[in-house]
Amino acid sequence: MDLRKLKYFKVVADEKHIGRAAKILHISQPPLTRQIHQLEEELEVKLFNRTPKGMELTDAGILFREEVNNIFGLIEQATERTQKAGQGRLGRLDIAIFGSGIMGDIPKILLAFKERYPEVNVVLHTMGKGEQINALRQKRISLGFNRLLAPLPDIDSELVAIEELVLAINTNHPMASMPAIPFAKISDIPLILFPASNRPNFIDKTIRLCQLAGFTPNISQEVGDAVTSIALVASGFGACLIPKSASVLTIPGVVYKSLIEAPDETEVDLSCIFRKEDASPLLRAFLDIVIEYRTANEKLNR
Amino acid sequence: MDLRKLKYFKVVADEKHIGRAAKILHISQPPLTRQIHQLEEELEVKLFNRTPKGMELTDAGILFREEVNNIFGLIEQATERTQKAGQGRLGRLDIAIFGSGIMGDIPKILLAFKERYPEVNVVLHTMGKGEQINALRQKRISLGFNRLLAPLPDIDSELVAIEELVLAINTNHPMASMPAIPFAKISDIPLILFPASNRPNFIDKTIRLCQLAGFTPNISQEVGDAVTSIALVASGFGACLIPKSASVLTIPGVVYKSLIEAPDETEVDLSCIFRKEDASPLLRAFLDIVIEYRTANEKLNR
DNA sequence: GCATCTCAATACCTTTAAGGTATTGAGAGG
DNA sequence: CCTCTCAATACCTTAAAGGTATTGAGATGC
Repeated sequence: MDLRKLKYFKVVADEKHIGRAAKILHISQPPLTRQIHQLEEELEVKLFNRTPKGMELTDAGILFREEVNNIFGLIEQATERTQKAGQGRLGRLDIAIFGSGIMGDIPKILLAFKERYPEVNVVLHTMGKGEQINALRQKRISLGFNRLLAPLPDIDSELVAIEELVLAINTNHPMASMPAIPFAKISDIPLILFPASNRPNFIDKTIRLCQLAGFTPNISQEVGDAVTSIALVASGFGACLIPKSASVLTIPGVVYKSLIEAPDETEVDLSCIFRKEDASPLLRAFLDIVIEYRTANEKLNR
Repeated sequence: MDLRKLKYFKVVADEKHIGRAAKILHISQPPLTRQIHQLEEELEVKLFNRTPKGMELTDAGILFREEVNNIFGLIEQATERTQKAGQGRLGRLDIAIFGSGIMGDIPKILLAFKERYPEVNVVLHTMGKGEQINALRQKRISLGFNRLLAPLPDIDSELVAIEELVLAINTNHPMASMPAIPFAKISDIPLILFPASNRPNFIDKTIRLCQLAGFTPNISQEVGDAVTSIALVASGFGACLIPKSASVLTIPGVVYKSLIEAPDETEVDLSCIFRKEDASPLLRAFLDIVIEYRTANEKLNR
């Protein structure tokens, strides 16, 4: 079977005339005659009745014409869908996020991506840092959002945003009435830190910042995630440092305060990681959105 | 586009190796390399990643492979149907069934149809709900059997049967000795539900029934199909609800129990779907058989 | 770190089959 | 019976698929 023959058959069926069909197809009449004969031989079916006025479809030919139209429709659809997939406009993208990352920048990026590539099915998985790297290597995900990354030979990363840190503090604490809190004052307050795993982590970062400011933090509790941490602040365990985006979480008993007179780098990065050699257009399209988002944000902040 | 290229693509995709594929196709390696390149050029899409170990499909390539299989399926169907038509006995009906549907009513209907139209070649395909609708629209099938359908503008449906639900339970479970089980008792047992996709599905239905009965089900596991589900019951994961027809599956370790004191609608429909505008006499003949079957059954139950 | 091995890719020639020109054959109509 | 209008046949040309030999690139082993 050969698509050329099917195309020729279609035109002859429409024109009911080999000569005219040949003209439409920009070939001469004899080869077209031959192709039609070959098609009939191959199918072992007479598709046309030859009359002195031209060609007329048989019953089988009428059926075959419909089927041929279906075939061409499917081929067209296949090429279009494949081209879309090749440009990253169709398919499935598995992305890992971490617990508190679901607030702030990540949903904005996901929305921007979904708007531009509505036919891409984005599947979200919640994973810690180590798990993300495993999942990337096993190709279970194509991209992971994370913070405080250490470089790896097979994993690339792209910065998404840099967020300043704010202090979550109990409303009954004396400092809760201050408009902003000098960083050094933190030395007086018991701190709740998170997460307890996946080094280098936000705990290491906090400890380093305190040392830069000239004191050792008073660590009250280590917990697994930002939400637990804030819940403990509400019940009076102490205060905690969190990225500003997480401060959309409002709980009775907790207020968020900006920090002043803070060391440089009193901020935390949000990045995304992906396999260095992953050339999937879907991933690259996503990274383009991430970069756009970051540059738009940088301009805004200047 | 050229079917030769598609055929070659399929073999290379299967073998992940141009040399081996060339051998299978009884041609030498260089022309095959060229054909694959031409295909990629024509589609303007990279279909393979070249690795030192061979060829690996890209995401777009994976999609294209499926589409190509659909195309060949349609071509096969077209030639067969045309040949039959040429011999004056038009007759191939492509029908989709779902995993567990192969038990119960469907084979009875198929038998009834084959008895009345012995010359018609019925070809069965196993597909999920979404896939069936795709295949109907692409005219790769003429009819699909399914459950729990949502209405669609271009697809009509016809009810086949309504089946009561029974509980599959491990023989070691205390309730296994009861003659029948009150529905509310299900709240105590971990449930295995299926299928995990194709909403609205049987899982949604089960959850709704439990809510009607005044409790939230204790979901132990979601699986893809009824057979897996029953296998898990056998190994002690919990119990599951299945349509009565599937209870012909007997496995050591599983017994089936009727439910008493159950909410209304503790039953599930079996329907068939088809293109609204499909006037093919073959399809209409099949639907006639379906309707006859249903009315005969209804009388029987009265 | 060099040799080797295993792939796909390239270069160049051969063969197959599609396409073209000229002509014939067959049925219908005047 | 001539002619007109088609498709069919005969025979040549050309485009493109297939083949052989070789190269190039990335891994693997000593």
